[in-house]
Amino acid sequence: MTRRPTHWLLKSEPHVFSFDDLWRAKKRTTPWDGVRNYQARNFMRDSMRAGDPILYYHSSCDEPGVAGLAEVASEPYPDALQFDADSKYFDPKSDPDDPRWILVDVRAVRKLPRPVTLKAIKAEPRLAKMGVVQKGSRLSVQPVTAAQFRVVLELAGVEE
DNA sequence: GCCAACGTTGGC
DNA sequence: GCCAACGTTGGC
Repeated sequence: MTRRPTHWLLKSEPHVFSFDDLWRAKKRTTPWDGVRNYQARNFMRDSMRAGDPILYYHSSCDEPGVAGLAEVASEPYPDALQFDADSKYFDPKSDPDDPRWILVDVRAVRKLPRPVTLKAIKAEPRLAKMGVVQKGSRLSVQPVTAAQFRVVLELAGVEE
């Protein structure tokens, strides 16, 4: 029996939208819009459910790594930007009756006592199979196992 | 800024 | 359906 993944890692470029930006957002929540990759969309549409825990990962910055904890804050629903002609994420080929791009809301849950850098992840044998350390992995929405999630919390100094 | 790895597009 | 060209990602 295949069970759906329940733990996640989301990438964001901090100079575009950092964990602190999410923390300061209204209700600490934002729609995870602008994802235009089918694999990432499929995870949001088919597997993510409200309450799933998320590692919020900063990429393309001085110190890449997990910057905070978040959670899925809605069920999946269509990304409004795909129908906004003024948005860079406008998709003229998306049919309003059958939207192509589906997202979930994301809510910041807690800051970490210390961030878990990519360097630290690479140095931790128990995280050798995490997506972010696989060569060429560019997926911005990806599952992590519950065990990997726990190890990251441990490295972050989170007491359970 | 470089560049390898990857995804998407479009001609055929 | 193939695959070259192109655009993007993301660590370094």
